[in-house]
Amino acid sequence: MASCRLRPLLYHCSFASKVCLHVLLSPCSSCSCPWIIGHFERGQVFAYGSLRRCLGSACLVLHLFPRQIRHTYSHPRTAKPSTVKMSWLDKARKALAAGHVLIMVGLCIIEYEGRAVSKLGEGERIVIIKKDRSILVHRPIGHEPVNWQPHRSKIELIEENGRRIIKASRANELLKIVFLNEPETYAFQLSDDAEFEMYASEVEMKEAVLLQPDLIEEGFTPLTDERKVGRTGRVDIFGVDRNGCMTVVELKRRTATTNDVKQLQQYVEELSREFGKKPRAILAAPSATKSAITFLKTAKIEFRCLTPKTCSKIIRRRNGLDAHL
Amino acid sequence: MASCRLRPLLYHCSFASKVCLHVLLSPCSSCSCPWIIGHFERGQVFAYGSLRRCLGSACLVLHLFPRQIRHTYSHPRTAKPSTVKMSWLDKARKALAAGHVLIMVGLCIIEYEGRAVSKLGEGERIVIIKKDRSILVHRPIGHEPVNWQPHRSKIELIEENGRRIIKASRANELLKIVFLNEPETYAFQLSDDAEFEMYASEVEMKEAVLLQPDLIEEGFTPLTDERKVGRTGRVDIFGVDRNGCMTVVELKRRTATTNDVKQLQQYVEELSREFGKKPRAILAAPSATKSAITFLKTAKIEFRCLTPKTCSKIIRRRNGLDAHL
DNA sequence: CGTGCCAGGTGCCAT
DNA sequence: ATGGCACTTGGCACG
Repeated sequence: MASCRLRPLLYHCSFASKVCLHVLLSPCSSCSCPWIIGHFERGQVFAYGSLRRCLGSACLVLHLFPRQIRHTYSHPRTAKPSTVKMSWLDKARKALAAGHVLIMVGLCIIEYEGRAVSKLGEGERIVIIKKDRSILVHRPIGHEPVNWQPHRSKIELIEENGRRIIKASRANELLKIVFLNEPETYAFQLSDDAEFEMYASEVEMKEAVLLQPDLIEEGFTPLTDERKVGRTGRVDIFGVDRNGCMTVVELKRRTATTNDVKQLQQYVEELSREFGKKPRAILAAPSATKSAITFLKTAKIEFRCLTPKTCSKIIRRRNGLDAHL
Repeated sequence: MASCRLRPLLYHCSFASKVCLHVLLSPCSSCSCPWIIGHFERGQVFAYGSLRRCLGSACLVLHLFPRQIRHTYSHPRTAKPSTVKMSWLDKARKALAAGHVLIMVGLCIIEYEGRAVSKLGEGERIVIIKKDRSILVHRPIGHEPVNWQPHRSKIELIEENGRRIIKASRANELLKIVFLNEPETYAFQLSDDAEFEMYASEVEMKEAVLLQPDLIEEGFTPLTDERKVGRTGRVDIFGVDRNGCMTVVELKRRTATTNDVKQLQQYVEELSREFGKKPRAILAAPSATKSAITFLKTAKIEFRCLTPKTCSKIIRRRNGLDAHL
């Protein structure tokens, strides 16, 4: 732990530079701005957040912690300096400012007003505020949040007549959570840089067809993917069949519906106008609803059974082959 | 706290009967089945879960807690009997069986295989298992879960070579979370019976138009709502205009797109075939995209600006009036 | 149960 | 910013 005078060099802080050491900066006692997160690099301290506001007083106490050891958690409130009893407001603000993820559990009422309006009376819920200032309200049942606000919303924490209030707002959208008692509050410094890999998506289906066009039909040759049709809309794959006939392919990773068929039919009509000749149209999907099948017949659109998993396997087999060669 | 011998009357447990008092049942020490939840009624104990497995040994220790006082939280691990040090597995299983909401935070890897396949390497995440056995995995950023499983999935908790594993499965869908260390684990008994009220939805828009049809046009008279068109599809409101001309109205609570126009156009064509006469078509929405507007013109479909909020206000004003009369 | 369609849809990527 | 579209879409309502 060290104590130092922070000089205006703090103005040189760069939001783009990589954080190599997390630093919690507590303002001098006469200043009310929250703790902020910064980093330490080549002997200089770079800080983010609202530090400029307290540069007037200039004297800050600086506590240096090495970046928290992975896999161990400690609540900021139990972290130093915990000798001072902090209010919920201070704890929560500090945690947010430090980029921690906040979890609060307690009795609350919730109001939302934005594109729609919603109200939710007294009940016990879980509220999560993430580092990116997205916020979630979860009831004890149901896998979807009952209310939420996406990232970069403005988070305000208020304490008023014993009620802890969270306001999360962005353009024309306001979410207000009023805790009737002090909620159980936890903060976590979470580090998660792993890449999320998703297979068997529609993108992979397209990749597989481009790699191995006979998934659609013997002799099919893709020319472009994502060809625009008309002013709006686009087909997934545009190509020619073994006879050189223009062929459009629409891919669906799920059961095809009448709507999918109608949309493809629209594209066929627009392309007919554009080329003066009707293209072949193939809908490739794992299955189709009954009514979709009847529509396929009347619209003279062909169907090819193709599952996302098959496509995914082909991609991965190919990748394995590439790696092996 | 009481200790008792449970006789085979436990076989009479009914899954339908209402829980009036939560009872935590710990098995005799020789039995490995998890704690289970039951209820106490007219002097008899009814139990759910896997109790039958341990009826052979028959001797159980019964701890009675009154249902937790609202607004106060205590982690089950700190609740009696905490004199016995419990493993993560026991704590988590007990909490789940008792219908608590479990929150776990820790370093984990995640695999999902079902309709799609996903993998997520090492990282620190928040895992929530709710009473309805829905499960969520949240990364420190992004307001949507990275992985999930809806309610009524089968939750398995496993401890294996120091790794805590959660498997959440339902038909053809498996989510596997492997904690590389013991995660921070919290359990909450949450009570939330409030009704979620949502205003300014498309349903309210329709109600408002039915109540006050001149929102669409002076002299418009709705005949039915949700009329079927063709074998599939339906228009929101079907009626006649001041001249008795058949008129269909499509409502959108958000900016109308070309697709919306095309769909309405489809309905017009099908209704034309059905009636041998072209109906008027009106798209009512708060706004429309540029290309939607050009499509509206070519398709000779009319546009009426109507916002969900306006409709909501009308409904609420009307309701207020009704209450007043 | 299948089918259709709304959702405060959300998110991604294109122009 | 606007627009088009996929999504482990989820969810409800209706035949």
